[in-house]
Amino acid sequence: MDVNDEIRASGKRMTRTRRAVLSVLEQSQYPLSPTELYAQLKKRRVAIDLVTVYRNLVTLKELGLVTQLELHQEGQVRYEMKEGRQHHHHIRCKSCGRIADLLLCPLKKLTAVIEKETRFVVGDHSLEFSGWCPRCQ
Amino acid sequence: MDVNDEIRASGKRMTRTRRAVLSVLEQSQYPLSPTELYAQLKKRRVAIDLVTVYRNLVTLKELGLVTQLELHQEGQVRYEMKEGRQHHHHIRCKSCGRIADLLLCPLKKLTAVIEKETRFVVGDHSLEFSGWCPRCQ
DNA sequence: ATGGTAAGTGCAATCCACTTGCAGTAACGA
DNA sequence: TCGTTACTGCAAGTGGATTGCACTTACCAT
Repeated sequence: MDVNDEIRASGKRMTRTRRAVLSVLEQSQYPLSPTELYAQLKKRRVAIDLVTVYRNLVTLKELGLVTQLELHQEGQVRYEMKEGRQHHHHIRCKSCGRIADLLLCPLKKLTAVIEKETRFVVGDHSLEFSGWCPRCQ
Repeated sequence: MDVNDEIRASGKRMTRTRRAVLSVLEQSQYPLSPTELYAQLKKRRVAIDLVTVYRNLVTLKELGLVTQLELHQEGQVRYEMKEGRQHHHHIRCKSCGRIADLLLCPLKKLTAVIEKETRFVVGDHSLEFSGWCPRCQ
Protein backbone atom coordinates (compact mmCIF):
# COMPACT_ATOMS: atom_id res chain seq x y z
CA MET A 1 0.00 0.00 0.00
CA ASP A 2 1.68 3.18 -1.13
CA VAL A 3 1.29 6.66 0.32
CA ASN A 4 -1.56 7.51 -2.03
CA ASP A 5 -3.52 4.42 -0.97
CA GLU A 6 -2.83 5.05 2.72
CA ILE A 7 -4.35 8.49 2.42
CA ARG A 8 -7.37 7.32 0.48
CA ALA A 9 -7.95 4.36 2.79
CA SER A 10 -8.26 6.71 5.77
CA GLY A 11 -11.02 8.73 4.11
CA LYS A 12 -8.67 11.60 3.32
CA ARG A 13 -8.28 12.97 -0.18
CA MET A 14 -5.24 13.32 -2.40
CA THR A 15 -5.35 16.97 -3.33
CA ARG A 16 -3.09 19.06 -5.51
CA THR A 17 -1.49 20.72 -2.48
CA ARG A 18 -1.08 17.50 -0.51
CA ARG A 19 0.64 15.89 -3.47
CA ALA A 20 3.02 18.83 -3.67
CA VAL A 21 3.81 18.72 0.06
CA LEU A 22 4.55 15.00 -0.14
CA SER A 23 6.71 15.47 -3.21
CA VAL A 24 8.92 18.07 -1.53
CA LEU A 25 9.25 15.98 1.62
CA GLU A 26 10.15 12.89 -0.40
CA GLN A 27 12.87 14.69 -2.28
CA SER A 28 14.45 16.42 0.71
CA GLN A 29 17.74 15.10 2.02
CA TYR A 30 16.99 16.39 5.53
CA PRO A 31 13.96 17.08 7.76
CA LEU A 32 12.11 20.26 6.78
CA SER A 33 10.42 22.88 8.93
CA PRO A 34 6.98 24.08 7.77
CA THR A 35 8.51 27.38 6.69
CA GLU A 36 11.29 25.69 4.71
CA LEU A 37 8.76 23.40 3.08
CA TYR A 38 6.62 26.40 2.20
CA ALA A 39 9.65 28.11 0.65
CA GLN A 40 10.41 25.01 -1.44
CA LEU A 41 6.83 24.95 -2.69
CA LYS A 42 6.98 28.63 -3.63
CA LYS A 43 10.21 27.99 -5.51
CA ARG A 44 8.37 25.34 -7.51
CA ARG A 45 5.59 27.84 -8.19
CA VAL A 46 3.03 25.82 -6.25
CA ALA A 47 0.12 28.02 -5.17
CA ILE A 48 -0.39 27.18 -1.51
CA ASP A 49 -0.89 28.91 1.81
CA LEU A 50 1.42 28.38 4.77
CA VAL A 51 -1.60 27.36 6.85
CA THR A 52 -2.29 24.56 4.39
CA VAL A 53 1.28 23.35 4.77
CA TYR A 54 0.78 23.21 8.54
CA ARG A 55 -2.53 21.40 8.24
CA ASN A 56 -1.17 18.86 5.78
CA LEU A 57 1.75 18.12 8.07
CA VAL A 58 -0.63 17.50 10.96
CA THR A 59 -2.68 15.13 8.83
CA LEU A 60 0.34 13.25 7.50
CA LYS A 61 1.68 12.91 11.01
CA GLU A 62 -1.65 11.55 12.26
CA LEU A 63 -1.63 9.02 9.44
CA GLY A 64 1.88 7.98 10.47
CA LEU A 65 3.33 8.89 7.09
CA VAL A 66 5.74 11.50 8.40
CA THR A 67 7.73 11.88 11.61
CA GLN A 68 7.81 15.13 13.51
CA LEU A 69 11.00 16.11 15.27
CA GLU A 70 11.96 18.99 17.53
CA LEU A 71 15.62 19.80 17.43
CA HIS A 72 17.09 21.54 20.43
CA GLN A 73 17.38 25.34 20.36
CA GLU A 74 15.63 25.66 17.03
CA GLY A 75 12.26 26.93 18.18
CA GLN A 76 10.55 25.14 15.33
CA VAL A 77 9.50 21.68 14.37
CA ARG A 78 10.70 19.55 11.45
CA TYR A 79 9.18 16.72 9.44
CA GLU A 80 10.58 13.88 7.40
CA MET A 81 8.99 11.02 5.46
CA LYS A 82 8.74 7.84 7.46
CA GLU A 83 8.35 5.56 4.41
CA GLY A 84 10.80 2.71 4.48
CA ARG A 85 13.04 4.35 7.04
CA GLN A 86 13.78 2.82 10.39
CA HIS A 87 13.87 4.60 13.75
CA HIS A 88 16.85 6.93 13.93
CA HIS A 89 18.17 10.16 15.45
CA HIS A 90 19.96 13.27 14.27
CA ILE A 91 22.98 15.46 14.78
CA ARG A 92 22.84 19.17 14.06
CA CYS A 93 25.71 21.56 13.35
CA LYS A 94 25.84 24.41 15.87
CA SER A 95 27.39 26.64 13.27
CA CYS A 96 25.52 26.17 9.98
CA GLY A 97 22.46 24.20 11.14
CA ARG A 98 23.13 21.27 8.84
CA ILE A 99 21.37 18.11 9.96
CA ALA A 100 22.67 14.58 9.49
CA ASP A 101 21.14 11.22 10.31
CA LEU A 102 22.46 8.89 12.95
CA LEU A 103 21.69 5.31 12.18
CA LEU A 104 22.27 4.02 15.68
CA CYS A 105 19.83 4.01 18.56
CA PRO A 106 21.39 2.83 21.80
CA LEU A 107 18.30 3.15 23.89
CA LYS A 108 16.12 0.11 23.50
CA LYS A 109 18.07 -1.87 26.05
CA LEU A 110 17.72 1.02 28.47
CA THR A 111 13.96 0.88 28.84
CA ALA A 112 14.02 -1.81 31.49
CA VAL A 113 16.64 0.04 33.54
CA ILE A 114 14.66 3.27 33.44
CA GLU A 115 11.38 1.59 34.31
CA LYS A 116 13.01 0.05 37.34
CA GLU A 117 14.65 3.31 38.38
CA THR A 118 11.65 5.58 37.98
CA ARG A 119 8.62 3.27 38.08
CA PHE A 120 7.42 5.05 34.94
CA VAL A 121 6.23 3.02 31.97
CA VAL A 122 8.48 4.20 29.16
CA GLY A 123 6.84 5.30 25.93
CA ASP A 124 8.88 7.35 23.50
CA HIS A 125 12.27 8.94 23.65
CA SER A 126 14.00 11.74 21.85
CA LEU A 127 17.71 11.92 21.38
CA GLU A 128 19.68 14.50 19.52
CA PHE A 129 23.29 15.48 19.25
CA SER A 130 24.77 18.79 18.27
CA GLY A 131 28.30 19.62 17.26
CA TRP A 132 30.29 20.90 14.31
CA CYS A 133 30.01 19.47 10.84
CA PRO A 134 33.03 18.75 8.62
CA ARG A 135 32.77 22.09 6.82
CA CYS A 136 32.45 24.18 9.98
CA GLN A 137 35.22 22.61 12.06
CA MET B 1 32.74 30.15 45.34
CA ASP B 2 29.01 30.22 45.93
CA VAL B 3 26.30 31.45 43.60
CA ASN B 4 26.41 34.95 45.01
CA ASP B 5 30.16 35.21 44.42
CA GLU B 6 29.87 33.78 40.91
CA ILE B 7 27.42 36.48 39.99
CA ARG B 8 29.48 39.28 41.52
CA ALA B 9 32.70 37.99 39.98
CA SER B 10 31.19 38.27 36.52
CA GLY B 11 30.32 41.93 37.00
CA LYS B 12 26.63 41.17 37.49
CA ARG B 13 24.71 42.36 40.52
CA MET B 14 22.75 40.48 43.13
CA THR B 15 19.41 42.20 43.07
CA ARG B 16 16.23 41.62 45.02
CA THR B 17 14.54 39.97 42.06
CA ARG B 18 17.54 37.84 41.10
CA ARG B 19 17.78 36.56 44.65
CA ALA B 20 14.10 35.63 44.55
CA VAL B 21 14.44 33.83 41.21
CA LEU B 22 17.40 31.83 42.50
CA SER B 23 15.57 30.99 45.70
CA VAL B 24 12.57 29.53 43.89
CA LEU B 25 14.79 27.55 41.53
CA GLU B 26 16.83 26.18 44.41
CA GLN B 27 13.75 25.00 46.24
CA SER B 28 12.01 23.40 43.27
CA GLN B 29 11.94 19.63 43.01
CA TYR B 30 11.68 19.77 39.22
CA PRO B 31 12.74 22.04 36.36
CA LEU B 32 10.54 25.14 36.08
CA SER B 33 9.28 27.01 33.04
CA PRO B 34 9.51 30.81 33.16
CA THR B 35 5.74 31.01 33.62
CA GLU B 36 5.74 28.51 36.48
CA LEU B 37 8.62 30.33 38.11
CA TYR B 38 6.72 33.60 37.75
CA ALA B 39 3.65 32.02 39.37
CA GLN B 40 5.77 30.79 42.29
CA LEU B 41 7.15 34.29 42.78
CA LYS B 42 3.67 35.80 42.74
CA LYS B 43 2.58 33.24 45.33
CA ARG B 44 5.41 34.46 47.53
CA ARG B 45 4.27 38.02 46.97
CA VAL B 46 7.47 38.98 45.17
CA ALA B 47 6.93 42.07 43.01
CA ILE B 48 8.46 41.14 39.67
CA ASP B 49 7.64 41.29 35.99
CA LEU B 50 7.59 38.20 33.78
CA VAL B 51 10.12 39.88 31.49
CA THR B 52 12.52 40.15 34.40
CA VAL B 53 12.13 36.44 35.06
CA TYR B 54 13.05 35.74 31.43
CA ARG B 55 16.03 38.08 31.54
CA ASN B 56 17.33 36.64 34.77
CA LEU B 57 17.10 33.12 33.39
CA VAL B 58 19.11 34.14 30.34
CA THR B 59 21.77 35.68 32.56
CA LEU B 60 21.95 32.70 34.91
CA LYS B 61 22.23 30.37 31.95
CA GLU B 62 25.05 32.44 30.46
CA LEU B 63 26.86 32.27 33.78
CA GLY B 64 26.43 28.51 33.79
CA LEU B 65 24.48 28.55 37.04
CA VAL B 66 21.32 27.02 35.60
CA THR B 67 20.65 24.47 32.87
CA GLN B 68 18.03 25.09 30.23
CA LEU B 69 16.07 22.14 28.95
CA GLU B 70 13.47 21.71 26.25
CA LEU B 71 11.15 18.81 26.82
CA HIS B 72 9.51 17.31 23.78
CA GLN B 73 6.01 18.51 22.87
CA GLU B 74 5.89 21.09 25.63
CA GLY B 75 6.39 24.23 23.57
CA GLN B 76 8.25 25.88 26.41
CA VAL B 77 11.62 25.80 28.03
CA ARG B 78 12.53 24.79 31.59
CA TYR B 79 15.37 25.65 33.94
CA GLU B 80 16.98 23.94 36.89
CA MET B 81 19.89 24.83 39.15
CA LYS B 82 23.14 23.28 38.07
CA GLU B 83 24.84 23.66 41.45
CA GLY B 84 26.32 20.40 42.69
CA ARG B 85 24.29 18.29 40.31
CA GLN B 86 25.88 16.08 37.72
CA HIS B 87 24.82 15.72 34.10
CA HIS B 88 21.50 13.92 33.86
CA HIS B 89 18.33 13.54 31.80
CA HIS B 90 14.58 13.47 32.39
CA ILE B 91 11.44 11.47 31.85
CA ARG B 92 8.08 13.20 31.51
CA CYS B 93 4.61 11.75 32.07
CA LYS B 94 2.46 12.01 28.95
CA SER B 95 -0.64 12.17 31.10
CA CYS B 96 0.03 14.56 34.00
CA GLY B 97 3.25 16.21 32.87
CA ARG B 98 5.22 15.18 35.95
CA ILE B 99 8.96 15.23 35.41
CA ALA B 100 11.46 12.90 37.04
CA ASP B 101 15.22 12.77 36.90
CA LEU B 102 17.16 9.97 35.28
CA LEU B 103 20.54 9.54 36.86
CA LEU B 104 22.03 7.56 34.03
CA CYS B 105 23.59 8.86 30.86
CA PRO B 106 24.55 6.14 28.42
CA LEU B 107 25.96 8.43 25.80
CA LYS B 108 29.52 9.35 26.61
CA LYS B 109 30.91 6.19 25.12
CA LEU B 110 28.95 6.89 21.95
CA THR B 111 30.73 10.07 20.97
CA ALA B 112 33.57 8.29 19.22
CA VAL B 113 31.17 6.11 17.24
CA ILE B 114 29.15 9.10 16.10
CA GLU B 115 32.20 11.14 15.18
CA LYS B 116 33.42 8.30 13.01
CA GLU B 117 30.02 7.77 11.43
CA THR B 118 29.22 11.41 10.65
CA ARG B 119 32.60 13.20 10.68
CA PHE B 120 30.96 15.79 12.95
CA VAL B 121 32.74 16.86 16.12
CA VAL B 122 30.22 16.08 18.83
CA GLY B 123 29.36 18.83 21.30
CA ASP B 124 26.22 18.43 23.38
CA HIS B 125 23.37 16.00 23.35
CA SER B 126 19.85 16.02 24.59
CA LEU B 127 17.99 12.94 25.64
CA GLU B 128 14.53 12.70 27.05
CA PHE B 129 12.05 9.96 27.67
CA SER B 130 8.31 10.16 27.98
CA GLY B 131 5.90 7.64 29.37
CA TRP B 132 3.40 7.20 32.16
CA CYS B 133 4.19 7.86 35.79
CA PRO B 134 3.16 5.52 38.63
CA ARG B 135 -0.02 7.51 39.38
CA CYS B 136 -1.17 7.69 35.78
CA GLN B 137 -0.62 4.10 34.74
C1' DA C 1 28.67 57.96 53.46
C1' DT C 2 27.61 59.16 49.13
C1' DG C 3 27.52 60.12 44.23
C1' DG C 4 28.25 58.27 39.49
C1' DT C 5 27.68 54.71 36.25
C1' DA C 6 26.20 50.92 34.29
C1' DA C 7 23.48 46.75 35.39
C1' DG C 8 18.85 45.79 36.17
C1' DT C 9 13.77 46.55 35.96
C1' DG C 10 8.84 47.41 34.39
C1' DC C 11 5.80 48.41 30.90
C1' DA C 12 4.36 48.33 26.26
C1' DA C 13 5.07 46.84 21.98
C1' DT C 14 6.73 43.38 18.93
C1' DC C 15 8.20 38.92 17.01
C1' DC C 16 7.47 34.40 15.44
C1' DA C 17 5.78 29.71 15.27
C1' DC C 18 1.66 27.90 15.23
C1' DT C 19 -3.66 27.51 15.59
C1' DT C 20 -8.54 28.57 14.77
C1' DG C 21 -12.94 30.33 12.49
C1' DC C 22 -15.30 30.60 8.59
C1' DA C 23 -16.89 30.97 3.98
C1' DG C 24 -15.84 29.23 -0.39
C1' DT C 25 -13.63 25.22 -3.31
C1' DA C 26 -12.85 20.75 -5.01
C1' DA C 27 -12.13 15.52 -4.47
C1' DC C 28 -14.42 11.49 -5.27
C1' DG C 29 -18.01 7.94 -4.37
C1' DA C 30 -22.78 7.14 -5.54
C1' DT D 1 -22.85 14.79 -12.81
C1' DC D 2 -24.26 15.64 -8.30
C1' DG D 3 -23.90 15.89 -3.28
C1' DT D 4 -21.25 15.34 0.66
C1' DT D 5 -17.64 16.69 3.18
C1' DA D 6 -12.63 17.04 3.17
C1' DC D 7 -9.82 20.66 2.08
C1' DT D 8 -8.16 25.42 1.26
C1' DG D 9 -7.20 30.46 1.74
C1' DC D 10 -7.57 34.51 4.21
C1' DA D 11 -7.75 36.90 8.43
C1' DA D 12 -7.51 36.96 13.07
C1' DG D 13 -5.94 35.05 17.34
C1' DT D 14 -2.61 32.53 20.83
C1' DG D 15 1.21 31.99 23.59
C1' DG D 16 6.03 31.85 24.55
C1' DA D 17 9.72 34.68 24.15
C1' DT D 18 12.25 39.17 22.85
C1' DT D 19 13.16 44.18 22.37
C1' DG D 20 13.11 49.39 23.13
C1' DC D 21 13.23 52.72 26.29
C1' DA D 22 12.89 55.48 30.31
C1' DC D 23 13.37 54.88 35.14
C1' DT D 24 15.60 52.55 39.24
C1' DT D 25 19.10 50.58 42.06
C1' DA D 26 23.40 47.92 43.24
C1' DC D 27 27.81 48.80 44.36
C1' DC D 28 32.47 50.63 43.74
C1' DA D 29 35.54 54.59 43.82
C1' DT D 30 36.14 58.60 46.06
